[in-house]
Order: sequence, then C-alpha cells, then structure tokens
Amino acid sequence: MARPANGVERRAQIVDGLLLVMAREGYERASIAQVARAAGLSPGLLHYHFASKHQILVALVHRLVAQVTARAEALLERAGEQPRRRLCAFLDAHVALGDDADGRAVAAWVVVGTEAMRDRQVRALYVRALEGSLGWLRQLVGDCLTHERRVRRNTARIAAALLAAVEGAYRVRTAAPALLPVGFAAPTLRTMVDGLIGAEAPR
Amino acid sequence: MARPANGVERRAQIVDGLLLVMAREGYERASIAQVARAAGLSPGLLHYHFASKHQILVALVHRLVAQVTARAEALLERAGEQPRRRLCAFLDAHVALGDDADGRAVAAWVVVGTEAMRDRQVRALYVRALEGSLGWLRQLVGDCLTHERRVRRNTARIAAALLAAVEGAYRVRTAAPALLPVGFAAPTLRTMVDGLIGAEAPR
Amino acid sequence: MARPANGVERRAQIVDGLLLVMAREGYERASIAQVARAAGLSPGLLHYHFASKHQILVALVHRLVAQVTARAEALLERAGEQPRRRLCAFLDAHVALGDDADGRAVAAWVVVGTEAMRDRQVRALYVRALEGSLGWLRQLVGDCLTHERRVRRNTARIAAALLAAVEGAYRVRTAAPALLPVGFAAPTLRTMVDGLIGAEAPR
Amino acid sequence: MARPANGVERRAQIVDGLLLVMAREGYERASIAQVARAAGLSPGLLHYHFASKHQILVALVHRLVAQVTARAEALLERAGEQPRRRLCAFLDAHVALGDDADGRAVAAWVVVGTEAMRDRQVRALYVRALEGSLGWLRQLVGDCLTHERRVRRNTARIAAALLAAVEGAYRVRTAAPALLPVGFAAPTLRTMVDGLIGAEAPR
DNA sequence: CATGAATGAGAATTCATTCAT
DNA sequence: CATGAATGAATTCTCATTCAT
Repeated sequence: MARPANGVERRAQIVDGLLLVMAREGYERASIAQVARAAGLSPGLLHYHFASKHQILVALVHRLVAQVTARAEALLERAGEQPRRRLCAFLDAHVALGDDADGRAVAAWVVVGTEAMRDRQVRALYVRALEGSLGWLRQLVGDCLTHERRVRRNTARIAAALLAAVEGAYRVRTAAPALLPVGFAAPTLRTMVDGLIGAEAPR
Repeated sequence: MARPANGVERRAQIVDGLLLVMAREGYERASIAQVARAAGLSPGLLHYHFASKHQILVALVHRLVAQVTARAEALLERAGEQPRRRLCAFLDAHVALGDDADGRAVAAWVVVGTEAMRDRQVRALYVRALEGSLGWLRQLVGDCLTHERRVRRNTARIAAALLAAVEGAYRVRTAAPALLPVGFAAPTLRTMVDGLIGAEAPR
Repeated sequence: MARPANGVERRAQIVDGLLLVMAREGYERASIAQVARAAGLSPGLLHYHFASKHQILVALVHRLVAQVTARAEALLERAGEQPRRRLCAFLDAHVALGDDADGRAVAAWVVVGTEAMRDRQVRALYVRALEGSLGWLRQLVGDCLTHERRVRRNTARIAAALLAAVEGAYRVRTAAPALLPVGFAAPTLRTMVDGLIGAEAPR
Repeated sequence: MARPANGVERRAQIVDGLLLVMAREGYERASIAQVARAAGLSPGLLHYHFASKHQILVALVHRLVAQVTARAEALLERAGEQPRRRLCAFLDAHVALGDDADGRAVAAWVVVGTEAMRDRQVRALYVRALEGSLGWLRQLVGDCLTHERRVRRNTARIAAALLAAVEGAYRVRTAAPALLPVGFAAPTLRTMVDGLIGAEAPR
C-alpha cells in the first residue's frame, strides 16, 4: 500500500492551523502560508486537502459548532434533572471557558460571526448554530418556568436575551478582556437567569 | 484661508464610503477603490486626506462612537428624571435602530469589534467605547436600584449583562436578522431590565 | 488635470503584447509577466486595464477580426467589379500575408481557433468571424457563377471549401511553414477558385 | 516474464485519458490529475509509465498519426484501382468521421497542431505527418491526372490545396461545428476534387 | 507496479500606496 | 486639491513531479 491515507487527520490539522491564526489575525489576514506554518505543513498541501481557503473556514465552523454542542451535551448530562441547573449548565458550556484553546475558539467564533455577514455558506452554518442554541434555550427556559409554575409568555424573549448575552460576552471578552474577565461571564449569566426567570409572574 | 471645511467634508465623505463598503464586505475586503467609488471620489484622493486605509478605519470608529453617544445623550435628555426610563432610553439609543443607515452602522460596528482583536489602535478605541457604555450603565442601573430602594451589590454584574446583551444583539441581528428582527431587541432588553432590576432584594 | 487618460493606447499595447507572446507560446503559456514584458509595462498594469487575462484575449480576437475585415474591405475596394478578381482579392486579404507581423497575427489566429474549443466567448467571436467570411464567400462565389452563367447549385459547398482551405492554410503555415511557404497559399487558392468555379456546368 | 504487455496497455490507457481531456481542455489545462481520472488510474502511475506529461503528448501524437494512417490504408485497400476513387477514399479517411471518438480525435489533433507551434518534438511529428499526407496526395492526384491524360503541372498545388482543406475542415468543425456539420466535409472535398482535377487541361 | 500524499515553483489576481500631471 | 495611471508585493490557487509506503 501507499503512504497511508491520512486525509481526516490532515484536514483536522489544517483546520487547527486556521483556528490558531484566525483567532489572532482574522480570516482575511490568515494567509494560507501562515496557516500552513501554524499547522506544520507545506502551503501546497492545504490545497490538496481543501479546494479553497474558504472550505477550510467552512470546516472550521463545523468543528466549532460540534465542539460547543458536545460540551453542552456533556454538561447537561451531568447537570441532572433540575431545570435551573440544566439551564445554567447549558450557558456554562458556552461561556465558562478557561484555557487558551478555549479563548482561541471563542475568538475564532467571533471572526466567524463577522464572516457570516458576507458569506452565504458561513452565514447558513452560523444561523443554524444560533437557531440550535435558541431552540435549546427556549426549551430549558420553558422547563424552568413550568417547573416553577410561572407564566411562559416571555419564554422566547428570555431565550433571545440569553443568546444575545452569550454572543455578546464572546465579543466583549475577545476584544476587551479586561471588561469581562474570564470567570466573570458565567456568574453574570446566572444573575441574568435569576432575574429573568424570577421576575416572571406565578401562574 | 485654504478652505479647511473642504477637508472636513471630504474626510467625512470618505469615512461614509468606508462605512458603506465595510458593512457589506468587512474591512480587509473593502478596497480603497471600492471605498472611493462609494464616496464618489477618486482613489488617489483618499490618500491625500488620510495617510493610510487604517486611518480611515480609525476615523470611522471615532464617528460611530460619537454617533451613538450623541444619540444616547439626546434620548436621555428626553427621558426625564425617572431612572428606569433613563436606563431604557440609553439602551434604546443602542439597539432601537430601524433604518438602513442604522443597519449599516451596526454592521460596521460589528466589523470594528472584530478588527479590534488584532489592531491596537482600534482596540483602544473600542475598549474605551465599551468602558464608556459600561460606566453609563453602572450609573443608570445604580440609580434604578437606589431609587427603588434595592441592594446595589449586583450593579456591576447587571451592567455587564446589559452591555453583553447589547453587543450580542448587534452581532445576531447583523448575521442572523431573522432570529432577532428589528424592533425585537428593544423589548427584549426591557424584559432584561425588568428581570434584573426587579430581582434585586429590597434594602 | 492628471496623468493623461491613455486607456485606449495602453489597452492596444497590452493586446499587442499578448499577440506577440501568444504567437510564440500559445495562450496558456503566455503568462501575464511575459505579456507585460513584451508590452514594456509592469504586470500590475495589465490588470488595471483589463479585468483578467481572458479579457485581453477577447480584445485580441476583436482586433484580429477587425484587422482582416479592414484588409478585405481595402482589397475589395481596389479589386474593381470583375467577380473573379473580387473573390481572389478577398482570399488574398486572408492568406497573402508576408511580413513578420502578419505571421504572428496568423499564429495568434490559430491559437484563437484552438481556444475557441473550450471558451464560450472566444468561440462566439470565432464562429461569428467564420460566419462573416462564409457569407462573403457565398456572395462572391455566387457573383462569379452568375456572371459566368453557370449553375449556382454548389455555391455553399464551394464557399465552405474555400473557407476550410483558408483556415487550413493558416494552420499548416504556422506549424509547418516549409510545406506551404509564404507566397504559396495565394496561388494555391487561385488554382482552387479556377477549378471550383470553372467546373460548374453552364446554365 | 514481467508482464510487459501490462506496460503497453497502461500506456495506451493513459494516452486515451489525455486524448479525452485534451479534446475538451487543451493541452496545458489537461492536468495530470484529470488525465489520471479519465484513465481510471492514479496520478502517480502516469509518471511511472511516462517520464513527463510531455511524453504522453508525444505518444498521443504517434497514436493519432497511426490511427489515421491505418484508416487511410484500409480505405485505399477497399477503393480498388480507379484513381479518383482512391483519392476520395484517402480524403474520406481523414474527414468522413462520424462518432464521438472521432470527434475527440479531431479535436485532439487540432490541439496538437497548435502545440506544434511551440514544441520541437511535437512539431517534428506533426510536420512529418503532414508531409506524409502531402506525399500521398501528390501521388494520388498525380495518378488521377495521368489516368485522365491531363497535364500534371499543378499536381503539387492541388495536393497542397486538398491538405489545407482537410486541416481547415478539422479546425472549423471542432470550433464551429454548425458551419461544417458532420457529413458535410466529405462531399465538399469531392466537389474540390472534381473541380481541381477536372479543370486541368488535357495533355 | 501502484498509490496518493507531499512539495515547491509559478500562475493570475488584488490592492495599498505613490506620483506625474 | 484632484486625478487616475502605475507599481510591486502579497495572496490564493494550480500542478508537474517526487517519493514513502
């Protein structure tokens, strides 16, 4: 047999490279050469495994979405049955990020959101991801309200507020980390949950 | 006099051009030629009035900040004395945007936030702007709590949550307008205010 | 005023450069850098005046067609009324080419014909040019037959035969000049005319 | 035995692949990867059997020449002794091509002719092929004239005219099939034969 | 023989910036 | 001030060729 097939690993390696560079430089300035260097590969190889730089970006978006989804599932698993705990676990999965890798993933996600403005395919994936999150949030918020015997009239609005706060926290932390330091977003969102859920009238 | 006004107008025209193109294409892809066309000027002239493309971006950031500041001041002026009304007026100044020009300004602001990741100067301005907003929010939230005789322990956190929600609303609306349509962010933020302020314990 | 507008001349210069290089190397191998050098311009300037290499090719095709058309018109003008002389003048305009510039134009035309195989736009222009020639040939051949009181049944076929011979003469001369030396194609085509017209039955 | 036949087959397969792709894309744009795919082989294998892409082209030229030669011989065989019939049989071998494979071979031949402009080796083969055809045509035209007791002064010219018409018919049919549809070239060439031979003076 | 990953040179194209007019 | 032509570096992408397996 020949040099063993390694398409999957290489692609992952390349996507990692883009993640790394993009978190620092943004998408446009993440040149193929830089990404290749970050991945420890030759520039030509990137185009052997991906048709275009754009396709690497698409693969990266897929990966970021899968990552946060997996994280959320894991935390929900451990969170048990209590609705408030589940809601907070879901939010933690998104914002309670600590190490450098997380920071870079968040930065990359911020860049992705901006690229979504002008790129159909990225936008479609980005919107789908947000829709997914919004769906989860509605479910989890609704569960809280039901469990606490409160009116559910504002479920959608509360979910949207939480989603916006999560996305905003990413942005703020990435560009202005001093304003919203690591470990600050999670309790802030808990305050939001307490306020938003707690303010709903009993049924 | 060498007509200094002309310089000011021209600069404003150019900044407008960048705003327009950047809202569509992002910063890197907003070429000088495109910006010049959008501004109705010749490409060479842009480098007569600005030393570099980067300086146009800096001027644009200044302008976006000034715009939203002016807006907030105007709304606060009209809001009267009632603290809740003042807080909501400030938030409205940020998110209750309706026409196309506003949409483009928001999109440009989102791009600015992403450029802040990699550009010292833009970051400094962006952070200062967020700090300014955060300061106002702390003040206004604190006023509400004081006025309603509630504990002020969570003031900073509530302000941060509102700031994140505002920035997040920009992002979501720009890339996924269907999820957070125009006219939706403002009431959502009012729900947040009601929840976050109302949940604080009486003093 | 600024550096004087010179778009037309520059474009012509660039098209000349492509003609020169393409006659030697073919279209694909005629790199922008080579064409620029041949034209005495910087590579970037080619893309200032043309959106793409392909557009230079299109402009070149237009020019080659215009050139041979002008040539044919001039010769027909001088040929007078006699139908045979007019037909031969038209054919001469196509094949009685002598100097180096002509040789390069013929070589470029051969390359164009091959590019027409895979390029819509070039094909459209090439086909239109051949249709034009065929139209003229039908007219001129028909005139001969009428004037000599012969049946006109084979007009189309004779015209097609002459067109094929002309295009074939280009090809053969370009790749194998020894087989069909300069100054040989014209009398050969006269022989064809004599044979093809002369063989038609009297009416 | 190390299965030498395999090598021959593989080489033929590869040449087929080039023929296929080249008829569509031209030589430069026929990438090794495409040719390999068309041949159902792996890219690496092409360079095991051929030292370079160029060598595949050379092999293809050999094959195209051999094919048309074999075709001509077969038709001459069946044409019997009558000189006119033999001449027409020879021309038919070249232009009376009907199926897709023929069309592709013709297209490839057109490409070869253009590559001959800039490639010594290809030019040598192309010229030799044309010389061969021209030799045959001179012979066959001469036989006709002799048999019909006509002067042979124009033999070379008539042969050259027929050769040009054949090569031109290839070109026109490939790029502008509507102008010279399949099944049209053969009778057109017969008209030429009739005209050119018939016009020669009796001896 | 066969595979397909890997390389690196070179291609077209873009574009901020400069500058002659 | 204003123009738009000109430059050259950087970028993405292609591809013949090599080579480890």
